[in-house]
Amino acid sequence: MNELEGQEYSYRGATSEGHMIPHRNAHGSPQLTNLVTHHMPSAPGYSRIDETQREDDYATYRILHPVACDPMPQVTHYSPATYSEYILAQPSHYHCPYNPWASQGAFHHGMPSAEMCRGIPSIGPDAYCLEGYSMHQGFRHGNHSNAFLLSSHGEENMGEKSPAQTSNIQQPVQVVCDVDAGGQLVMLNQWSPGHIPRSMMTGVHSEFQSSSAEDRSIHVDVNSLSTSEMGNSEMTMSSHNTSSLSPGSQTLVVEQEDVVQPKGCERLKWEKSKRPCNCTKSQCLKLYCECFAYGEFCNNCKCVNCFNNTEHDLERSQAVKACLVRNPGAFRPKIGSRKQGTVKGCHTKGCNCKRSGCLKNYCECYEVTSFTDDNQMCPLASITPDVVEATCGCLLVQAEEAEKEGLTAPHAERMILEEFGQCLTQIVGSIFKSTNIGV
DNA sequence: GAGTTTGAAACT
DNA sequence: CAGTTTCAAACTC
Repeated sequence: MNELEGQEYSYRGATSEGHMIPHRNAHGSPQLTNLVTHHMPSAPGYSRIDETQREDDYATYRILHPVACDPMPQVTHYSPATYSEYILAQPSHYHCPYNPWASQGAFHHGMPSAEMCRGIPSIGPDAYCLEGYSMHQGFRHGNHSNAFLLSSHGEENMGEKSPAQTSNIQQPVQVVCDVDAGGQLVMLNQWSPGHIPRSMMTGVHSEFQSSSAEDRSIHVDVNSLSTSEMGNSEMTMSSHNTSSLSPGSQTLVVEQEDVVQPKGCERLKWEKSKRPCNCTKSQCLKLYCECFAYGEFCNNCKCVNCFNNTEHDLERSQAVKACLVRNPGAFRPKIGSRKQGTVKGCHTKGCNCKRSGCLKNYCECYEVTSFTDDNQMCPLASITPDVVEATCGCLLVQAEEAEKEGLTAPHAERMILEEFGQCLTQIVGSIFKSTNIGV
């Protein structure tokens, strides 16, 4: 039994900052877990003792099953980190594959999680960022925020640690997840910019307001999926870091809802039609600025007196905050794709067109319609509810077979994951076929 | 390219 | 919350 088992922590949370405060441990020195989940019942090993947020903003967590080396790494296993690791952790860049608000695509380790949270417009203000060393509440003192941030810290920053910990903690890994807002995940420092899975890219500005499920993500350990099963370059990148990631941390998370919904069309539209802004008075720090609204830095724009760049991080951060104060959903996509299996965007807000009759590009609804028509079919539209249902059925069959055969849990999981890999291969193949991608 | 129109964002 | 102003993109000439 790990000495951390049963350890209780409190979360001292202000609006933008917070820390995990261990009540005590066997050696009198605080130790911190690197995973705390909030409203995440599917994360074994940790439980929040007091599910309701208390008035003093403390929440207590208990580590139930600290990590042991698992021959079958799972996403739900995370290794503990010592307090000294926290103290010794030096600022380092965490690459964020597609977070538009990360400066030059990177977070600083020392960056408050709330800042990271704020920096991820699509996650929005409803998100909580939780991390083992410091857990920061998001923007709202609500009870429904289900985003969390997982982290394990780099070996290079480690101080004292047990051999078991050494074997588990190898490389910084952070994940920001907004389960509440649709299961969006941001994985930090998982891959180099050239190794970003397309499946994640497409969900950057996806619609997530319709989400209400607490945890609809399918967690897939890419270690368990062979390259051949992945079958395409988007996936093979996962093996890129196989040797450097801790067990359980190298995880490809496939969001069930993402699979269902053809998300990202608005984002694709933006990227496709990306053009320099011409802002002159807003300093590109208002939502008038498309770059800003999409969480992009101005790049090669024709704007004047632009503050939407890395040199003005502070101003930009304040502007983002101001926007979120005015409208917590300010950075959420205006166009979503709620209708499963369809391509047409769903205007989550609704336009207020009067004179244009929604027939000019002034109207965002019209813009999206034009975009989708021009681009024929969003690849993810191939993933219909039927496909998802069929996939889930296959996985259930595998689970049942494993149960019948009396296989161990790791073995059963492997079977299911292998099946999932095969399903993904078929789905991707189908998408390629239907969209002529790569043909 | 300048001027006008338009609707979203911001402000009061 | 409604009305007004500001803003930048879309549009017209």
